[in-house]
Amino acid sequence: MSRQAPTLEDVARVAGVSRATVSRVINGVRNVDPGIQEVVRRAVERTGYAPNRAARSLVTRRSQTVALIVSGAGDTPGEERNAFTARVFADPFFGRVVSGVVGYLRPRSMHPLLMFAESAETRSQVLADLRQGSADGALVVSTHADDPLPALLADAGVPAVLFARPSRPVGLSYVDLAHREGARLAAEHLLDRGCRRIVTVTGPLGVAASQDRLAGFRDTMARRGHPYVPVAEGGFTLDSGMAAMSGLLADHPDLDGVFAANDLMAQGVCQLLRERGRAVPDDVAVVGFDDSSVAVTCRPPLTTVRQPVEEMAAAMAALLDEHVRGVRTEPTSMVFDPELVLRASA
Amino acid sequence: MSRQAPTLEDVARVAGVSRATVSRVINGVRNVDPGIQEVVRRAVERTGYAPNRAARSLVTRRSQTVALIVSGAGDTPGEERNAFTARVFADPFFGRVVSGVVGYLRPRSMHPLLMFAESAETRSQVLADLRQGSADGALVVSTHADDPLPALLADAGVPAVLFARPSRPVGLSYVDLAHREGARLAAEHLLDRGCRRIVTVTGPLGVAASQDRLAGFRDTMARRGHPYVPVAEGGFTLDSGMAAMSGLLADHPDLDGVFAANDLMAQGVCQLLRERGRAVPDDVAVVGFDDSSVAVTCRPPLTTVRQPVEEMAAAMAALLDEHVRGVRTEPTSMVFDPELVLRASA
DNA sequence: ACGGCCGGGGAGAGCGCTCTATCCCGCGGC
DNA sequence: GCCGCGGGATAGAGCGCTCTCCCCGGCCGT
Repeated sequence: MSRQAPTLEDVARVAGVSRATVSRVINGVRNVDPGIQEVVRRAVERTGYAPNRAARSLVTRRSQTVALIVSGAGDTPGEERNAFTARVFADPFFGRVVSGVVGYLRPRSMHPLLMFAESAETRSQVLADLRQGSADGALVVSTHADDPLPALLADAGVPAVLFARPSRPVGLSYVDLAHREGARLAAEHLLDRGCRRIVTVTGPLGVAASQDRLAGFRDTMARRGHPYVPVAEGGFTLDSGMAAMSGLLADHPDLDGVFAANDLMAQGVCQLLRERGRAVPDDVAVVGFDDSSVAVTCRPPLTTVRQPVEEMAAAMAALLDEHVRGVRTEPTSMVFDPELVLRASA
Repeated sequence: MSRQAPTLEDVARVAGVSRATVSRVINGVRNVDPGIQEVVRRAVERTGYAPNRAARSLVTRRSQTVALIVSGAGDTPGEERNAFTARVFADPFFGRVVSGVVGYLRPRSMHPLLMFAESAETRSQVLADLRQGSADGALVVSTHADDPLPALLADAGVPAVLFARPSRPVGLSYVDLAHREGARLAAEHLLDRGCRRIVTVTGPLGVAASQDRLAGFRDTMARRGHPYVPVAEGGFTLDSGMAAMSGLLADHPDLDGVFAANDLMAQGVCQLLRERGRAVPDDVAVVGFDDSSVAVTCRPPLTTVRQPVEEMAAAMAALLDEHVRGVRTEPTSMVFDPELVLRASA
């Protein structure tokens, strides 16, 4: 950075070999005489050589970078970037995604390029950047079901992998959770512990995951003799959880069990119940979903359905890598199993 | 991505001009005949041309990318990446940094490359990546005072800007907050509202910001006739806030005001006080620091010292940009003013 | 009327790397 | 003793872009 950085040519001169040989040693390709290898390695050391990424990218057509895109529907009119990013990061979920992705990328000396696509304008920006080769592919986390980005990426031929199954089929791989199964675990736990007047706070029903959790919950409840479950829709935020709970409590003052579709809302549910003088779990049992950090910090700590987000994110990165390398050409899917984590709230 | 992407040459052929002219039109450099500009623009449209980033980087020696590095001290033995990233993202603070940085970068069609440097090994990895030109410069957010990364970056000649003044001087620009001033606002508010037995929960004292907040708080208290303020050290987490408060309450059962060095700890303080049967703010007034999202979701909502993190982060990016472009060569500093935000807790 | 100047366009030399084609040299087979 | 062979190294052609130099032609001043 300071003075002129050494190039392959410089190293070759110092080592007394050709540029090509140095390149081969560095990339560990083909047979090179061990003696020469050593000489080259020493020359690299002495010159402080670091390969130029741009030059390498130019010829290999790989940037060793993947875009990590957080994508909204673009139908939240007037929501600004600040509000959007604030909302995204307020949920501990996204941090776990980053953690998992980085876990896969780093050993391969790759890095995630952070992008936000919450409006039509930023969406085409992102698309343009990708077509320029800023990244070899994209990992997409949508916050809305009808996110147009996946289809756009597929059309543009950009390798991409999604977190969660898209609402409309699109030729891209995705990882997902067996949401119905998770909801079943929650329902059975509440029933098994003796709850009889059980309600649920769902996520935004525009999101497929919310629908699946609701469906799974209803199925299990019905199978166990509870044909009608009171439902209130939330927005995956703490406030929305409180609001939903407030409504449910008004209509069903005798409720004794709640399934909230994520931990943040479960926390809201707990707060509201306490404000209304109900003890958790003694008066009302509460089960959350995700097993995020708030599940631990919440009072009481939440019994919740664990979603292995880090593993899922790592799998997403691995899948993308396969697509980029051309090892895998057809889209596929990986569905992970949830797990019930018992704590104090139910 | 699918078939061969069009190059400048292709566009030039379609437009019937030379490669150089197309380049000039695209980069808006020098005067080009308006008629020809139009022809070129149409050719770009028709061919669906997108400039190749690697090729451009190779010659301009700019990647249009900046590294956003979250850096630990490396002296948290055995802490794994997952734990580290989880801790980082658990604090809403980091999300605000990202938001501010993206706010500056995006209009310039740049993106942040996310990196973590929590150990010696990952630190040298990051350094190597930077020397390869993966990014034009680095934005560093340290979680520890004695983070060695800034010095390493300075030595390597990598343009970098820090969030917060480093503990030892190093030739890098930084943005920071007038922490003492913020603490003064908190102290005065508690005193003005009539609190007389005031205590404080500090951040980890290895962090300069924590020290400054404590010093500022003590100064103001002393100036107003309170020579000794009970202090407990926390770790900027909710749990540590609860633990610290528990200790303070045992030693000073008659306390009536608390200044917590960040909102997460203030939330912990509120939770503990409630568990111990103290009403906030009637029995005990609580003031936080940051004005992060938890300040709003906390019950009661927190009166807190606002830190304009987004603005600071944007300024950090702007400063780095100046350094990279060579507009600014000498390191500088920008110190922002805090502001008291009144809510229910005090 | 002529030379200089200037706006607008083109030719071509790289940027630092990878990779194919090629070459060199020692060795075994006939 | 000659040919073929193959491991091990080199030469050199790009990858797609930017940018410096140069050229051309019209307009001004004298």
